[in-house]
Amino acid sequence: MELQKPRGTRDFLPEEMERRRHIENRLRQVATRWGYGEIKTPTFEHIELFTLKSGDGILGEIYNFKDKGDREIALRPELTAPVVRMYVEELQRSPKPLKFFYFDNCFRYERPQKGRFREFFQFGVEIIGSSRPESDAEIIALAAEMLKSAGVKGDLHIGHIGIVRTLLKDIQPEDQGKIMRFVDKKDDKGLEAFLDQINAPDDIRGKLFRLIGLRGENAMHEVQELVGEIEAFKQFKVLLDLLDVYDVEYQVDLGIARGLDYYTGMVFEIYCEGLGAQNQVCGGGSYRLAQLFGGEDTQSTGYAIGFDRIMEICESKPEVSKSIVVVSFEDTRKEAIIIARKLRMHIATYLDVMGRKFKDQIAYANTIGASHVVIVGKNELDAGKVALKDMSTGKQELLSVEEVVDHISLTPISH
RNA sequence: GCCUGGGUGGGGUAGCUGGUUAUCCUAUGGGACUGUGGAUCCUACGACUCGGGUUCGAAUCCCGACCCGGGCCCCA
Repeated sequence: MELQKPRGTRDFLPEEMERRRHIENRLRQVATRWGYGEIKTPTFEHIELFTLKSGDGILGEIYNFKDKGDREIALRPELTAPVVRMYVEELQRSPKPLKFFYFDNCFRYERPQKGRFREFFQFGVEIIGSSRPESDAEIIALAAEMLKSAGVKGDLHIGHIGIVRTLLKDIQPEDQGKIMRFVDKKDDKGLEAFLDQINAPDDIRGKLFRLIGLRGENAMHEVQELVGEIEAFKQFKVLLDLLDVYDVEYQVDLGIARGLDYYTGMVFEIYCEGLGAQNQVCGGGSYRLAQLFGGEDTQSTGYAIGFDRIMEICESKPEVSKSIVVVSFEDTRKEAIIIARKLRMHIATYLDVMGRKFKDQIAYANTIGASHVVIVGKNELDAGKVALKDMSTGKQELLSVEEVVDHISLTPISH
């Protein structure tokens, strides 16, 4: 094999593309019905956009290069930063909230694995201009709705960074960030060692460990005991109430931290079975990034769905669609083209381009699984008609082109 | 970056205790059948991932690279 695709990339054949489009359209439809508008940002951006957001640590996982004008360019590794950049650059004075969705490819230089590629696809949603519990709830409910529409069942875990941060308010901000990273990794030992190192008060330390271990039903009571009626707690409670109204199933999980500093409030992740180590299909939360990119401080909430991962586990298949093969003879090829043109206004229509004989054209119709064959022969044309043959029953009748269209659109597919 | 399993025509495989021309199935093109499909037969096409080593001789044994799968790290 002389040439092959770069590592971690994929070719999608028609059958696979049909499945992908089918799911993509469902997600699109949900987003549209919830009032979100589709946007598209460039495939590449200035590299600072991503280092500003995520730190220099991500450089090792980014596809970057210098262009001919000596600019440092990066293929986007995710889409939240570009969306916020777009907002700061041209939409700061637009009516709030802004509600966007996107579906695009992203690039990361990582070791490929199940559910992990170097070029992968994200379907994401952002609300810009609000991070009230109402928008947080809408975002989570929308995420749940999207996965449902794709036929994917997942476990939704919701946490709140604001609550954990309030507990740590007497600790240096940089140290807080480090603590959150240990929490995100669920690295209790590392966290303990770090708390020793910065001489964290015993009382904070004990509360922190209890807090990040909280899960499920009684978690909220214990949170209240640990931190009291603080603002973040009240907001979180409103959010959870609203989610009940949305009829969304969730689990409180204060151990979710999502590592990065710009997450400020609610954070959530959705996990699925059957994906091996890459079991997270969706992640998001409320954040503040606009200021970092030179805009006014703005609250936002959003998430991204790992499209390739849901494709891996979703069962849903597009319906088999009807198709026609127009079969002709040496002396009726031109008439066949004219008839095919008419049929193509209504249904997928194939025409022989291999110079095949009559019989082989029908055999071809059979191998591609066409539901019908339209026979254009001299006998039929003399009567001003064509013959429509149903490939599954083998039955054949003489019809005009218009009748063929009617006939096919009215008949369900037989198997 | 680390650990681990694996790479034989387009797909699926046999061979892999080294030894003629690498097996079989399937798919694809052409033909036998000149206006009716799935069958049959003929025919064509087509592979040992790459590089090095051991050997008289390597698909087979050894080493490295590349790629794929699984796990770790990471996961914005």
